[in-house]
Amino acid sequence: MYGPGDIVAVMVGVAVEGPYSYRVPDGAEVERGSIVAVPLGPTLTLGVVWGEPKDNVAHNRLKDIAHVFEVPALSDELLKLVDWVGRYTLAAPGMVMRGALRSREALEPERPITAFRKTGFEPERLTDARLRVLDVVADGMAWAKAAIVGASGVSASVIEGLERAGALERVEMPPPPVVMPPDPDGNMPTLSPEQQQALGAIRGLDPHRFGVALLDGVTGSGKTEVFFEAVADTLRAGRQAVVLLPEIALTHAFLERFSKRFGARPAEWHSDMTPVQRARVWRGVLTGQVRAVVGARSALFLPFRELGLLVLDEEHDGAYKQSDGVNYHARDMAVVRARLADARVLLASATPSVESRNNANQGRYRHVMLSSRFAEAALPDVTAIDMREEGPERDRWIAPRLAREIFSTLDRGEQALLFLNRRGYAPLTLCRACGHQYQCPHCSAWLVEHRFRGVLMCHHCGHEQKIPKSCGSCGAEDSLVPIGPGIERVAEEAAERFPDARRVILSSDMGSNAALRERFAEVARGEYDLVIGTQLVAKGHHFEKLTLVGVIDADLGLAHGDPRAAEKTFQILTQVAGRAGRASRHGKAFLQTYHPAHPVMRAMVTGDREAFYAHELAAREAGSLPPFGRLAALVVSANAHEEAMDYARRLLSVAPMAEHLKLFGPADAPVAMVRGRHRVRLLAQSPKDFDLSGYVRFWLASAERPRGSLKVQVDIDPMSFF
DNA sequence: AGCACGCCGACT
DNA sequence: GTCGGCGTGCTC
Repeated sequence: MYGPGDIVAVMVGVAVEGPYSYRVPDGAEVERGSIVAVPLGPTLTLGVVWGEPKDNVAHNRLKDIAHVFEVPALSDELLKLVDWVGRYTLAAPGMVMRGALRSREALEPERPITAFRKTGFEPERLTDARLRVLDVVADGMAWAKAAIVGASGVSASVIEGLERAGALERVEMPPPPVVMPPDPDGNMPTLSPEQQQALGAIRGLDPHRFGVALLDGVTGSGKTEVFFEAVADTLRAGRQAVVLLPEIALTHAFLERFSKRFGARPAEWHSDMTPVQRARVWRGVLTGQVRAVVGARSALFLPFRELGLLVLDEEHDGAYKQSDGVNYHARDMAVVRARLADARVLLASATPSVESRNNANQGRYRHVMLSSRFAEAALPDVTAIDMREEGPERDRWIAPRLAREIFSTLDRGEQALLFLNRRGYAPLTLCRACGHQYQCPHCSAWLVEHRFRGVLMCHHCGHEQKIPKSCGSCGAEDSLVPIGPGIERVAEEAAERFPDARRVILSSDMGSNAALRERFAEVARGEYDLVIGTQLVAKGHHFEKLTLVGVIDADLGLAHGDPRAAEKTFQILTQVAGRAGRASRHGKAFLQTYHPAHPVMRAMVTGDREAFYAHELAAREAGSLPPFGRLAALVVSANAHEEAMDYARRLLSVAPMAEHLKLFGPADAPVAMVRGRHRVRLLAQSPKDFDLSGYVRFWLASAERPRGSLKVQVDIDPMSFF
């Protein structure tokens, strides 16, 4: 506790290197974790009391804390997490803090809601509208104004008129809770023997100590039911639980399942929420009113004070890595937070990340295999179609064998899915006359034709232009030819070949989240026969009648020099193939590939995922790649290529020597220009037990400051290499 | 991150 | 002669 006159460190939500010192004003009392407003330059900024001041600021520069908010202090564990994430990712801790704080309105006490109750007095003039209002409040309860409007269909002025006439009285009511409390004993499921066993293994982790379990089981093996019981255990123990999902906006079904199990909707946390909703959830988590949250990766930084369990569903998913602002990986930081909070982590996936599999193999994580012969029997038969041997004819993308399978699936009245992880009509457009290739003016990337919208579009910066009638380079008319397939082009071919099938395209640029949710529901109801979709069909949607999956280009993810290419491809192929078939109907998946002998394709065809993990782990170990070594990427960008390259070279020349540390580059980034900025990359590779964050921090501190348009972005544990 | 300060190009 | 572009630096 600190009182008037004490000097305390305050972490402000601003990009500063560490906390600033402030004086505690008269009549105020703060402790570590207290949320305050402090004067910073010309404005007031939110901040958090960090503890003893570390620097020694001259007394004449010290300012008073302007306001102490009447909310519980943030937990010591969250403050340590902020420090940890800042240190690890090389982000300014103030920026990490900013991500953990919300708006000012979340910190003010919630305003009571105004309601109206009947007084029993009957006004002289009783209009039809007034009667309808009085009918609503006839039960004698206090009704919120909006509720009366909704129930009676009259405007608010009628209510005010009745208040003036003395027929209604105004009462203040406490705001309703954000969500009703989840009941751990709500709707107890009947677990299969395998699920019981898995739950038993998870329960073997000491609930009051740090521990991680990897819940590893094929699609349909019932992982969700198992981790729900771990959530229930946590709630019974009086602690809070958070379930992270990679992309929550479309995972409506998950919320329904939660509601069914716990008798109440979970508090949600994602970007689709209004600021008021966010403020209420944030505050509820802090006060302890909210016991369980289902959210996107940023829910990791919610101000839990009694956190007992973190679940990461689909833990392998790349969406857990934040790539703008603070570059953190939610999976890894969840483990850090759990360690700080003496909490447990459950990582769930049908295709665990190689990192997590390695941790399980090494015994750092408890490996809970959820095997279910029932689920495994429902896995689809996977066949590779060798595109060199039996590929489609020119300018067609569906191989004859796959087309035949689609026909017979449609004949049986079942659904088929064509998957291609590429938006738009064609990834490249060129002029037949002069060979000109349409490129983004701001990025080194082809413009992707989006035929439905009639534009050429850059997927890196969003630049769009109308599809030109004549070639912009040589002036030839109608000379543009699309090269290669995108999802729209596959859909066009499907329309030609399967004209009687009811078809739908599911791609992120085919509508709003709400519209897409509706499309998914329609597919689930069997209103379409043929689904043509990108990545977003692969994730967690269950379509009862879907028995055939065709992957147009299974090699798509293997092309780049990304050390995780094989793993990512294996994961997405497994996920999308898993859409085919359920217990009741056997499914088939066909992978169109030019590399049927590739370990990923072999693992898919034989169903031997253990072989894949063994192969991939061996390859990573041989190359000292994660998880057997560490990587850090430094991207230097500038308005001019020379400027970026020169600075990167100078950076390399001042890199401190370290044993076993290897530096690569500088080289143009795979996408050498984005939004008009030229990008050059350096890569540092170190052994596993090396403090790579510390090394890079020291390195950058000893280098000249980037000036002018130069910028250096650091990505520790990079997940993508564009 | 804001925000102000400061030094170089086109205008009332 | 000024308005304003955004590069630079500071905030306890």
